[in-house]
Amino acid sequence: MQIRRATAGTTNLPQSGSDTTGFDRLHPEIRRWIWEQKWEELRDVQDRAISAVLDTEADVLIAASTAAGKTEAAFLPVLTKVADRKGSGFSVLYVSPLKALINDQFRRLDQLAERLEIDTVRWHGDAPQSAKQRARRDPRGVVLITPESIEAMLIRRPGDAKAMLGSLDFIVIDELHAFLKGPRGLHLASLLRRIDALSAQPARRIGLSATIGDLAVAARWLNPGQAEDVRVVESSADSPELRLQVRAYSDPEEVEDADGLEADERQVALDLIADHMFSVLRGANNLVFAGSRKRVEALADRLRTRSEKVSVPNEFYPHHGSLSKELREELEDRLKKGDLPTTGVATTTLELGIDIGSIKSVAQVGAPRSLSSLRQRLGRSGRRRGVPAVLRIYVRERLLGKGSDPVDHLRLETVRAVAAVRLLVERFVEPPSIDAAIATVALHQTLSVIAQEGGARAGTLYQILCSSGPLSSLTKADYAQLLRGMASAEHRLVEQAPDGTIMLGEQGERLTASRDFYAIFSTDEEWRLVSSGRTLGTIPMSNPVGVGVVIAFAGRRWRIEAVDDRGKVLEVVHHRSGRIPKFDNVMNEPVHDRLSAEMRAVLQDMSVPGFLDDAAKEYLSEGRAAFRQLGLDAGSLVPAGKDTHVFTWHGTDVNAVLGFAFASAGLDCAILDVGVTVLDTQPDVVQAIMRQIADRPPDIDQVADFVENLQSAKFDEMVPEQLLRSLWGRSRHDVAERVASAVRAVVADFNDTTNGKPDAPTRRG
DNA sequence: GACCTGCTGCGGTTTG
Repeated sequence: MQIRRATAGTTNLPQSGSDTTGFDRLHPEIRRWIWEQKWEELRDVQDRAISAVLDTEADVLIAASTAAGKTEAAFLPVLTKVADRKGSGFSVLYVSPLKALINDQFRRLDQLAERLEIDTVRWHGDAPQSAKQRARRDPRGVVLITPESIEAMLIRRPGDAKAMLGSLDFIVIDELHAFLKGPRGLHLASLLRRIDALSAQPARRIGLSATIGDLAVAARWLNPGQAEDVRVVESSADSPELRLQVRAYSDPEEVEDADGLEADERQVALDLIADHMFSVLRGANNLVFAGSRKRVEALADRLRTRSEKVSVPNEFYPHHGSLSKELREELEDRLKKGDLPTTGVATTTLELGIDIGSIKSVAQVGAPRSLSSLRQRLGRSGRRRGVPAVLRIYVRERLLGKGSDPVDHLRLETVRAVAAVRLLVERFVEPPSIDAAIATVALHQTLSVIAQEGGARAGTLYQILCSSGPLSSLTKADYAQLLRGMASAEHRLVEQAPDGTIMLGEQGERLTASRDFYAIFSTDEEWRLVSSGRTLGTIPMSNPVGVGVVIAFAGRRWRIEAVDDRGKVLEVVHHRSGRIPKFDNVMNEPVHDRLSAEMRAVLQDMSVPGFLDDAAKEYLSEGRAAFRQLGLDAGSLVPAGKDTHVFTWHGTDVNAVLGFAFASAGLDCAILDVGVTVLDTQPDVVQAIMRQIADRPPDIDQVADFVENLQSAKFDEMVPEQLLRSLWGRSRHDVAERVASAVRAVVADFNDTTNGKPDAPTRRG
């Protein structure tokens, strides 16, 4: 067996010593292990990662698709480096967003590490206690951990934490893209800073990421101080051939619940979609992404029913966050084993890196709203060389009638599907969006540091948490405001000793002592569904429950036999009918500016893509006709009954801020994917107000006064409202600029149109 | 904002 150098792609790394390959430089025991694996060669990313880790002292960012062997790319050189390390304390901290991923990686890593006599320990809530205890007594080697378990380690046993984490050589962060947005990423960034503070020499960081739009953002996350020093190893592998189809279906116009269970007489679009999936997906392994938990249940139920009708074994199983771990693992194992044809119908739960074997095709219901998500899903199919990736997008449009809203005539679902495919081909991916959770994370981490240290001075807290990194957008004045709020009689989270030391207050003690403290996100209370002693999953408390109520869940139908109010348990048995429980949220995933703009380009264009089925072609041409008929090629305002649509062709961020600008002028708005709807207002009034906005763009801090639901993150209710409002405005300065330019573009259209139309509205503000 | 994601230590019980 010979190991050759992989075909070199472009690289931004200095070449190492002339002829030595990455392979030659690995620890002898690792080379032997690679031979035994019968690998023919190291992948390009692996080869380059080896030299980045072994030849430099820099942080390293490895960006490649799911199947490119990123974990090995990081661990082969990292283990080579730490193999002969002596002394106590872990040498490698591997952080993952998922327990399931830790278990996967542990299985892959453990035997290799054992060969090198390197200890490996899983450290998360479901990992065996005994192994953790052993590692606590004698910490060495690699620890695989979640952010929440790091949090617990730091505040429960600060002394042990220093002994365990105070002399790390490497911190490896898996699925780094999952930490680039949202509170959990801010939380982890703060924890890593605090780990650095435990040691004389901060550990080198290695980030493993999916292919993402802006690698500079990931590099900055990895090393906020010197992002330019981060070595970037990006996969140069070509993406596989893509076979693609967009299929369109129509709902009967007045359908009440397009995602409900099958009704007897009338076929809604989802029934027709299920028919098609049933006919093309059986016999192989596939993934179907349905968007919401309700739609997952609706589709899994339809597919199982179809199997029963023609007496064939069911191959379709649901997978989402409310299903029990047991049921989810059954499906994952079935997909991984690959001996029975299986289609997983999922929300986003099957997007991340857990190993599910080879997948023939990917389908999704509803036009994509995010390119990063679409790419991630596509990466699940066609992973073997020479095998094309197969993607089917099923869109639903309404049957139009006399009273239909003009927006429905634009066929925006079909248009968005076409726009998304065009951006996919262009390789566009959304950059991570703004963070709304800085104040919540600062509050949480303040309590955590005080619990860890027993007490701290305000200046020290600010230094530890905010002096650089993602929380540094908080000024000293902001932080003082936060602390004052925490110390207030209302919250009593902290109190100040006479010498100035800040300590936990009564509520702070209570909060940090609870098991619920470790995670930066919260979950609502839910009913647990149990059938014959087996947990099926959970549904929100908001669902009406009672003995005799029949529900559809986990791909089957159930009757509630008993309700345990105290234990929050619903005892259920199989039943033939039922309805799908509510999963609360009704809002949509936000759309990026670029996708909205591309939708307009699709409507203006004349070409008809070959990947559309006949129905989708028809809808596209209807949408284009409506676009011209509504005058959208030259204007932006469309009356709809008592309301007026304003087409900005910008994304959700911009439209939301524009909505608040209208609110500040006293008008109510609904937010669309490509604009806003001003309620109970005629176009001439809207036009006048838009001219005002264009003349004097509203100050974002003034607009912020009209935001109502400012509290969105876990501890926001304990953050002074004034601080939340100020942060909201500050994080949206660039959005405000985009709103101003969108408004100017709309107003320019008025002027063009006005020139040609003598009867145009004359009213001005 | 769709959808996700996480959890200590101790006391009690069961089992070998």
